[in-house]
Amino acid sequence: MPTIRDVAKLAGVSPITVSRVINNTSYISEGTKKRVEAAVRQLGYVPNTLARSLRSRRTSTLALVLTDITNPFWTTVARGAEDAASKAGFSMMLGNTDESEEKQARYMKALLEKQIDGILFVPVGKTPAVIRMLKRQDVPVVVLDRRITGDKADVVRCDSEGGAYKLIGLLLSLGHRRIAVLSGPQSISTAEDRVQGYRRALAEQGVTVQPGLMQYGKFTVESGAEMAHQVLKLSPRPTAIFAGNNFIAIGALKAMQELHVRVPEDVALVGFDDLPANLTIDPFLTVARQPAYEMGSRAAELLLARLDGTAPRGYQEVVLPTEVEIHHSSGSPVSARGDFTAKASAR
Amino acid sequence: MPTIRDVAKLAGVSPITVSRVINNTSYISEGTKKRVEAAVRQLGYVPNTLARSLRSRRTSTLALVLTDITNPFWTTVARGAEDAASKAGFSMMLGNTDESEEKQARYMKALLEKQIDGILFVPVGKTPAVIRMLKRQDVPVVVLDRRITGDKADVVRCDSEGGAYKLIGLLLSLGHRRIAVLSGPQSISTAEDRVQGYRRALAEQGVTVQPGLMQYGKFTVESGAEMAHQVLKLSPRPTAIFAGNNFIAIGALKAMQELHVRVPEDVALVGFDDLPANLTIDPFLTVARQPAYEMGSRAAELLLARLDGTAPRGYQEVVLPTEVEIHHSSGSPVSARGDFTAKASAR
DNA sequence: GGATATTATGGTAACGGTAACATAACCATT
DNA sequence: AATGGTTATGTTACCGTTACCATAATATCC
Repeated sequence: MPTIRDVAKLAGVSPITVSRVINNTSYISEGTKKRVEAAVRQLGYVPNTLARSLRSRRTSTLALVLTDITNPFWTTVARGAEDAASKAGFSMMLGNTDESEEKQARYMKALLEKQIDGILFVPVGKTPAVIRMLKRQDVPVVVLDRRITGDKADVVRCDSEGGAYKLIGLLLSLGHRRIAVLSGPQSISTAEDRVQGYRRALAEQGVTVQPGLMQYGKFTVESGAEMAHQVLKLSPRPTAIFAGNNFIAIGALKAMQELHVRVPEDVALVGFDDLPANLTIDPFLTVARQPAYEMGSRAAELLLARLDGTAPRGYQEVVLPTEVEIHHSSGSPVSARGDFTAKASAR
Repeated sequence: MPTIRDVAKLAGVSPITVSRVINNTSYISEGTKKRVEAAVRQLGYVPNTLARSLRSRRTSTLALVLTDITNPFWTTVARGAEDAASKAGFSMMLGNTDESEEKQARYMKALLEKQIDGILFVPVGKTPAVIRMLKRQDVPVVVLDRRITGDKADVVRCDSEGGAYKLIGLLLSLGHRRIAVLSGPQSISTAEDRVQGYRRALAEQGVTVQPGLMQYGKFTVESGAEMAHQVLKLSPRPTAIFAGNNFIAIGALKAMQELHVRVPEDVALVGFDDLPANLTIDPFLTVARQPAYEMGSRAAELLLARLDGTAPRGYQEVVLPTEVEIHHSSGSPVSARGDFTAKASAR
């Protein structure tokens, strides 16, 4: 492997001159520039980032630590962050925590050792000690998707409370009064916020919240199916279900299929986070859609701005709006479709 | 940021001794070990990988360069590779080429500069000049998913030809004779192999291949829809369609929905690569399923074996089997369902 | 009781870049 | 003619580790 010194020798200049040509810093005459470039080509010289970063104390690398890249929502967030980083000449390292504090700690340590310039992350738990640790190590952080308590930090997230409020508002306007909610873990702020939006919408219409209609589980298909089974056992049965994320919605749909409960004729269904358009044959689910790609890119941009000092002083909290997309699964007004239901159960 | 010297000073030993404690190499007495560990904790010392790698000439980092992490097939491959690498104490860098040679070249350069120890990659084009470049730079490579011509290299891929052969065999056994194929680009070996399997199955049954039934496009939803429109315009219309990958299948389904062509009553559909179970409400599509996770992990393991010299000499070619999974979309035998079709269109 | 391992620790240099500082020729002002 | 900015290049040292070589005390062997 040729080094910068080999190139310098061949071009008849000093190593620092080669460095200047490569990085396009400082003044270089046309002649030397050409000679150096020729030498670089001739030797197939590739600069060594390790040496460069060690000396300059910057790696031009960000990290993205999230819960599970297998969820298309996170895949999209990652793509947004990666594109923004890439545009600024930064590369990106990726890690999955699977909501485990231990995995999160392991990744953080590995990333610090790699001297990454900044971290985007989806914290496990509400008051992450990691935040304080990163601050001590002087690594800029942007928290993604979730509110945190305790320490302050830059946050980029979506309006979960508002999205849920709008979704439940839609169900209420269609005549539903017994609406079940299948939530994620109480320890995750997005899950909590969605429940909060649900409560606010019901309260405003004077509908009493029934504890039995509120299920807390995990953001997985299995958990979604299980929670759906729970609420569909109740009598009177809920007339609508609000699923706390895309996986829970899929689980609920599977459960309803098993129980021969038709959506939306028997029970209406609304969810959070659709699957991306290129994974869906036809958009069936009524959802509050979060701008995943934008969340990733905005977070990366904020982090980059912190790094070059152009970000406003004081911690920023960016809250992106959630949009309700109405499709078939939320159904028509309850009164209008009484007939259908009757006909169907008469069979 | 404390360095190894600060730790050494505090513990009253030489830097080398600290290094040995951290990396658990060579002999260390219990006493010094304890003192060093205490000093590490007290200072919050984090080793600097840049310096370590610069000196030791190993980064313990692999790279995975693939076409698009947004496709769940690749997400799963990535997860398999990442898990295997992680188990061996390696981390992983990720890049998307979007089938662009230019992006591929950019990533390769960036990765070489980062001194990664090895590359797993899905080459763009059939005779990638990149392979030769990497060999010159002495970076071990494992090619994923695709055959290459020209240079030799380790390859881990799935049996596309065999999977297609089995799928078409199924359609033939159900009585189909006019089977359209919606393929990916001819420049990608997997697309070519699937067409080859199609040809072999037809040839063995003495069915003539009709050029009009063979469409070449891209591995995208849009392209799949467009190709489906093309073949559904033909008269006589094909009775079955073979989609070259999951995105093409989704595109075809969208097109058929638009044209009110029912699957499988009017036209049967089979595909390659299903969507993962947790993204599907009910498995509808009959597919040849490739073991994506295993492909990723096997490739990473082979690369790691190359790195520590335990891999067998000579280039390896690992070909994983594809399994056909029969669901509703392939339908029942053509003769038997004539009735259904008649009844349905009588409505 | 001298030879050979085993255990435990350290000094020095080097990995391959660039930051910091220095030098000098050239041109334009004042 | 002295001053100051612009252009162009070089010297030296250092970033934070670990490879390599060396030293020495203690244990083990024949």
